[in-house]
Amino acid sequence: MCSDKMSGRESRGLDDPPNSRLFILCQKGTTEQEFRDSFDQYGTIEDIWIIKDKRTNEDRGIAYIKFSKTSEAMQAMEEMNGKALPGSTKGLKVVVANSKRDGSTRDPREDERLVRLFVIIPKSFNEQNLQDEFSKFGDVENVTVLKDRSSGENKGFGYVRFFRPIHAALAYENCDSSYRPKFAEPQRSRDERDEIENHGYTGAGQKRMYEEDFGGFHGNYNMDSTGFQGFRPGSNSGGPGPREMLADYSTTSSTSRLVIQAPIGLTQGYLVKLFSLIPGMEYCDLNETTGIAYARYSSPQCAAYARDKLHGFEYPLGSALHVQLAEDSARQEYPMNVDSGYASGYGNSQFGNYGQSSFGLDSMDVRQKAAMILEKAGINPQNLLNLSSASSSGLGSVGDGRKERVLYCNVSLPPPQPTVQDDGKNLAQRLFIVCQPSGVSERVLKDAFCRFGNLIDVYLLSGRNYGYAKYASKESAMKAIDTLHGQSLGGQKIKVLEAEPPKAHQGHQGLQGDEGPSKKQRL
DNA sequence: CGACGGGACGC
DNA sequence: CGACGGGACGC
Repeated sequence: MCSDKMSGRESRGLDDPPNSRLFILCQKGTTEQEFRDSFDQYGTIEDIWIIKDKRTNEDRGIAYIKFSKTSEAMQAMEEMNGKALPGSTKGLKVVVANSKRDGSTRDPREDERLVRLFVIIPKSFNEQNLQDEFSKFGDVENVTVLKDRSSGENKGFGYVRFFRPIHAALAYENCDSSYRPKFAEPQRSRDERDEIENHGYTGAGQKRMYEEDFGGFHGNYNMDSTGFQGFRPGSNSGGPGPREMLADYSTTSSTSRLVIQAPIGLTQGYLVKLFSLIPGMEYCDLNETTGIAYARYSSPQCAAYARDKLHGFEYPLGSALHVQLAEDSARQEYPMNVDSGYASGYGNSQFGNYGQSSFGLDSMDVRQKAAMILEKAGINPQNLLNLSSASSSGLGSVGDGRKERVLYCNVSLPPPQPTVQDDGKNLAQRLFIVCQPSGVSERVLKDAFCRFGNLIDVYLLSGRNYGYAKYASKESAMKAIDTLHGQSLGGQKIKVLEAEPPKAHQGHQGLQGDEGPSKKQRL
């Protein structure tokens, strides 16, 4: 966001590639040639600069050496730090130079920045796969595969920590480009994250929860600036005040976390809006594949209050939020088996009847506000879910008894089927999907396309109305075309065609190694 | 022991 | 017409 590239004023080479410039403390009077004689064995030196006092021209015993590659700089640093140049008695101090923008502040996490990579990985990877892939570059201290908290599904990226900077640099330069390696920002402490929240700014360029995709309904909404902007966790943004909560919920629970089962079609952004109605919300994360979300409040009282106000909230019509207090040691109380391998596993009738009759008048207040937020955002449940066509032909099973009506589609679909793991070798058919006029949420897509069996993955390109479905069986893919082409999903007309072969050789090819391009890879 | 110059004529 | 993704660690 604020990189050298965008300032236009600073040269773009100083920290490109990352960590390729060294900062050196040395004996005063050391010449550029003396540095060159000792450092050029490690690689291509692009620049040597010896600092002198601007006024007195006095040597300050400081130098910068810029290498063309990160690994060259790391090798030089590891070998030259602490060593004395020929004819000198003073040991050099050799560290990675800060960017000009960061100035001279010494970062205690400096070493952390040199040994840890952030990488994009296949969904099929586990920790062992990741470690095996990167151990070829050096000794790996540990790896992390990020997973969805509720489903345990690999989120598609991870961290690799090496013992030595040189090994991290070699991995950065030589790993397959599909890993898109970056040197990881050191993880922030809880206090630092809170500080960022309060100031609404992050120097690391990370998106804040409240700024994330509010377009989950993909075109059928208008960004709402009335109901949400300016909200901060813990503030009183229209919900009942903290006093009321403390009065009513002082002794009711011991957990601050909630487990939420959201109806299909409801996205992260809107769920955050809804649960932000209750003061004290700290986070609210939805897995749009499973519909399971976790929220945390600043106190058990707030959490209990949120549960009572939003449990059973019915919007759009025909589906309801299911909200429970999360007991950390009580996974069996979750509303469904979150470890199942099903992309969906439920349709439109998984909820009991959480009618509003069982709630008091004060709970109506929050619900009305919640409904207003969604309405002001331009959500049209009729359009989204095709309720009119669904209800006119009757919900529930039809015809042969194998197919069922779902709220988001205009035709009956087979029941959900398990998806299959992407092992990099099982791709049998790719489909090209176009949604018109705009996109459809990933959750709706997965729920629809998994119903023909053997679905590996389905996605739209980010910000686009087209994408791909990958099947491990050609027959399943053809059934998807037969049933879904020309139909309507989430209010959008969709085209489903056999995909052309990919333009470029790209992306992860799995773990099969060196057997060369196969027929399947060209699908 | 601790921090930022000079050069560039290239889309 | 519409053709090749993904991105940050929380309990």
